Amino acid sequence: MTSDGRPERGDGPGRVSRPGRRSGHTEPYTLASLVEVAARAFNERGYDATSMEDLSRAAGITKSSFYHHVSGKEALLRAALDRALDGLFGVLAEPGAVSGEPVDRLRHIVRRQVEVLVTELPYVTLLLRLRGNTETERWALARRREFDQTIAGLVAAVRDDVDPVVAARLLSGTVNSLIEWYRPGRMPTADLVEAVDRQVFEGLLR
Amino acid sequence: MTSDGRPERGDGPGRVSRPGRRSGHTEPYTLASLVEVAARAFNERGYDATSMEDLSRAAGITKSSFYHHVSGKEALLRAALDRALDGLFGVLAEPGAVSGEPVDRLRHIVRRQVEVLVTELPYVTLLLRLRGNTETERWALARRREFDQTIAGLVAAVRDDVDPVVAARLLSGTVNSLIEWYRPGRMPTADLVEAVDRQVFEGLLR
DNA sequence: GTCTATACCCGGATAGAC
DNA sequence: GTCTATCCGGGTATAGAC
Repeated sequence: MTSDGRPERGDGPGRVSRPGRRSGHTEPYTLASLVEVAARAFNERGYDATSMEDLSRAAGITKSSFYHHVSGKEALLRAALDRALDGLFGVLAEPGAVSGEPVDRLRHIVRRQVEVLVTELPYVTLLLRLRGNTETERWALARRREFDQTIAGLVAAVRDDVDPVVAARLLSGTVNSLIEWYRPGRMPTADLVEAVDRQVFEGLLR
Repeated sequence: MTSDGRPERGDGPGRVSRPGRRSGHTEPYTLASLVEVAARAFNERGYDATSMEDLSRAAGITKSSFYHHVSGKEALLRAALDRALDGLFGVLAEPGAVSGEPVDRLRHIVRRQVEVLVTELPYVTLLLRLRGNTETERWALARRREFDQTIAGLVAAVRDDVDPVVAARLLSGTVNSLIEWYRPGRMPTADLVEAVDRQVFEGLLR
């Protein structure tokens, strides 16, 4: 996953000029890098509470310069949500998610979903906090519901003695809740995957 | 819980004059009723995206009149958060939560917490979505962390083979996630309590 | 207690020089 | 590509008449 190679900087304020490679042309700001800055800021203070001034300062340029690279605030949101949804739907398309026993497919998705939440944390966090105020947000929420319905279908195939819709929502709630506290580097992703797997499938009692 | 008797209206826009009771004095808007209106609106569109104009219109009066009853937007938020926290901490003070085997205490808290989430849904929802932008928000988040730590302590007493902090967070995530989809009246609270209990303690696999 | 009118500020976005 | 300056709408909050 993480198909396209992206900068992977922390978040430094200064501009980013390419190493050496030819002279005369600097390539300071890619859209992707600005989206990354924006996504982090949106998550920290909330989308509405984050001003374009905040974003431009975080990127190290003025508001006007920032607008030279980005068409507007909502475009940044859309790009971030796109990335999150691509990651999630990518999981559903994986071999382990499309064939096999329902239990195994569900397990595969849950484990891989955790990994995507970790690698795409800022983008998925944004997705999971949407309220649906604008057309862009509603579009993203609709796609997210699609994803959730796939999960619900699998849960229904695994257990028929509980309300599959409710069970699926609690399952998603458990997995998705990690965006509220997990921060990269605090614990190995593998350990996190294991913890979620056990909690979801075995519960708290042995 | 739900100690104080509150109006319990749906949300009607018109003013609320008291039944008969004396003549000459109407008591249109209590703080509590306005907080309820505000909490619902905050949850629908987000705190920052909700204007005082929105709130006053939802209450059926103009913005200026609204200010006659409320000191400001943040005061509304604070009142709502207060109510949510009172509900949650009330659970921790119940007999079933303070004595007995750790497992039983934990189970009691989880089940009662679900009930509080349902009865105080708009207020708790607000609490669980805070970003910590203002002093009020940071105060509420601090109290919420207190609550979570109590849970973590109990989880640690129940299982020592998993990271109790992680397990407690996943547990809270599962329980709290219901604010994202549960709406009063859709299913009996008792069924919801049962579903959460089973998912949390037994997991998806029988 | 409710209204109209308004002060004041801040946010998104644009103009146009360099 | 970056800047300073500015427009303009909308937000919180207040003044003051009724």
